[in-house]
Amino acid sequence: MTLWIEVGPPHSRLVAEPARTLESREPAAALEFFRAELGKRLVQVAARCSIEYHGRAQSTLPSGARLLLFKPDGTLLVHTSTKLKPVNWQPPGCSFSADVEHEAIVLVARRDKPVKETVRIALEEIQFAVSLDLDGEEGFDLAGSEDDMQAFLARQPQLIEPGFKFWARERASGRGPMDLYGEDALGRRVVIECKRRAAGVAEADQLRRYVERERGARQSTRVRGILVAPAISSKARKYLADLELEYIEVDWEKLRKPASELLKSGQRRLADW
Amino acid sequence: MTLWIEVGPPHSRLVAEPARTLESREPAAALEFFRAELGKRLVQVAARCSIEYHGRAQSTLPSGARLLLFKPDGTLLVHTSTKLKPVNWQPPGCSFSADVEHEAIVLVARRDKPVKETVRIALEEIQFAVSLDLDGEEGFDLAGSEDDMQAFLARQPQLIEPGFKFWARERASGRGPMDLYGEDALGRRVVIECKRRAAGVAEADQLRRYVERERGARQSTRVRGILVAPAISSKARKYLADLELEYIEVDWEKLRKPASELLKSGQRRLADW
DNA sequence: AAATAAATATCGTGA
DNA sequence: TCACGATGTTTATTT
Repeated sequence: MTLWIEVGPPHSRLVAEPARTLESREPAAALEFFRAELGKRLVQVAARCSIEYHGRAQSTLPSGARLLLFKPDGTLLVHTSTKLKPVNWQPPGCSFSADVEHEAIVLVARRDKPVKETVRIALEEIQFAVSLDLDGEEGFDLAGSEDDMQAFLARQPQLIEPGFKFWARERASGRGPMDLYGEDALGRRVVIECKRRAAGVAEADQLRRYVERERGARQSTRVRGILVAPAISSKARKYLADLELEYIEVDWEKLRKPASELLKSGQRRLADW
Repeated sequence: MTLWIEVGPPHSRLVAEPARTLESREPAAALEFFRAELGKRLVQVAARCSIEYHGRAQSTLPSGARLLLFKPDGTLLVHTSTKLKPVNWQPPGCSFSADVEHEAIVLVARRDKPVKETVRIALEEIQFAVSLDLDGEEGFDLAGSEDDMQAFLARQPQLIEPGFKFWARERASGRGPMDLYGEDALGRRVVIECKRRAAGVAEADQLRRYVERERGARQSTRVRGILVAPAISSKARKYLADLELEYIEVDWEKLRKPASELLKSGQRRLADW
């Protein structure tokens, strides 16, 4: 257990008053609070409530204590005590409303596009409601994505095989993009599909599609297809073999760090290569 | 705007005191609060902080005001002012810790399986911290999923074509999972893949896999394949045609309601059919 | 534990 | 706007 070392005024670390807290026990005050804050700032509500959803599917959630988040961009999240995914939600773009129906405050999130959807939250008991301002995702940086893996492979063609030359990355052929495209030592065209995670049959099929497209476009069966991934399921491996497609193991988990070094040393993002 | 109608004691609707709020401005108190509450109850923290993630990928988020949620099941969510998905997160199963590093409180979420992952949150200013108990997802009911669509089609084989007979619905077949399996009026085997949303090439390929598997198992090319969906992309339609596979349009959006009626009238869940 | 596919998937990109 | 593919996908199911 690390010991606490006090430095500087504690006020700089703990500010007790959030932007605005619902203090009154009057339902009318709560209603006014929601109408003033929803859609303008982040609103958190801990409440006993029941929820109905109608839209792409439909759902009901019986009464219970949930945490509601209304973001200023029109996002709604309803969280229970477990799981990462919210039990109910709406993506950005909703309009929020607060009204009284059958003697209870009802919060509604609505949107029309791309499909009409409604989440209706009937509050029974508000434990807690507060609104505050959050910052956005400016400056967020993620490394290690498939994009980075592609860029790394493009710099290290010998990881594919000796004499391999890359022609293009994310080649936008009229029939769809393929991850990497090049030529082997014997001058044969090679389509490469790269995956940052273990590949299954669906990923093998994705490669198959690209290879077939390319063979059709080139009027040639002399197009190789290689699936590059850190691992592959046994069924997918067999599937590839039957189709005369290839698999090369590249342990991206281990290569990510060196790739990161390249990124740091280089001027540009690795993914921009 | 609906008018407010006051009924019953307001106390039943608004309880000002949540389970436990961090009131003290002392950093030591905050540390103690986190250590007492993390992993035991839902902990919400609104704070200015910077975040680092290392695991399947790696990311950094510069200092800013974010909302942190620590669930008792070991789930972490970090939300900004926009978007549905958290900017950082950890799925259930993490262990949480609170420590002091370089004169700042640092909250860490760690897990080892399936891969080693760490989210490190360096707090700079706590706007707000509270812990409370939430209920789980008990009683949550969702209707309109693909499972329901399958069940509905199985009851309405004429939606596929006259004389169609279903043999089996999904899973548990030794030859691999396919959504629906049956026989047409001419006695030919038919594999059906059904999608609740618009289908693309990947979905067409999924059907193709199942049909090929079935043809292989039956040593027969006389196996039809039908993709059932509310819509299909033009490329996917062409792709299916080239493979001599079929597409049938079923507007699940419109059929969901009648299907729901069936569900209500029946004893069992539609999906159990 | 591994594999497979659905999801109210969400999200970004490119045509 | 639509289509396509990645996601630190998550989640459930089945082997």
